[in-house]
Amino acid sequence: MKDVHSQCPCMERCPLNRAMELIGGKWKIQIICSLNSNGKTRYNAIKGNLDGVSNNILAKALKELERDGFVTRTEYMEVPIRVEYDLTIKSKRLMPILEALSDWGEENI
Amino acid sequence: MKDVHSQCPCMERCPLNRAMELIGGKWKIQIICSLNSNGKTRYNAIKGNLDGVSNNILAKALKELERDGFVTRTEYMEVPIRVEYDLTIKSKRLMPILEALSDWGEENI
DNA sequence: CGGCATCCTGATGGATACTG
DNA sequence: CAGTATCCATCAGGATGCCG
Repeated sequence: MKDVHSQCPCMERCPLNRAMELIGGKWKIQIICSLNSNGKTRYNAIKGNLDGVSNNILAKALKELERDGFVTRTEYMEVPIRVEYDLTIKSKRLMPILEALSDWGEENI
Repeated sequence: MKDVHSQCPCMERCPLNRAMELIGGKWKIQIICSLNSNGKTRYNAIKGNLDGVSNNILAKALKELERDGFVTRTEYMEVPIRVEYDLTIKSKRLMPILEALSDWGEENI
């Protein structure tokens, strides 16, 4: 029997669209890639790795990524305060897919 | 030798970010999924499959997808005119990755 | 039928300054 | 150090109507 989709399977809240929304922000992929390359990283270090991002935007993106379960935020009660971000398992499971997408991009763009 | 990326590998024009830009538009994934499910499809049929899209936006998205090599546009000189869109090989090679991302989304969102 | 022209609006992104 | 607060710019996305 043939595919019965006359409607796009991506209507409603399909997981693909949802995923795209979650990682689709301007800096989110960069943040995830940076954490993946460098491991646990402090706020200002992330900022240094992302050329041109402002505090406003970076903080907002990190907060969303944390809310959506992509990164963890750990606060160390030192003076001055130290905050480190890291990828969650969930993000790590995403990496091979992002790498596949990257490879696709290299060959097709 | 360990990874030397202190800078995020996604700076500059990395293929991953570029890919995300190309397929990141609000309707583009839906369009691609629809064409993948249904094959060669007419303009108005695509519009019917995408709930709530306006002509303006759909035409713009299709034009961009065509420009970026994701879809082909074939005009049949009939009256009234018939136009059909279809996926390119490039898009078809993208599908397994999108499906992987979709699977990831299903398990992780 | 398959669009394009026009105008509009909200969300996203950003610069700058300031604070616990 | 790691953010907020504020204000501003841009633009993707959308409603509507018209055209070849």
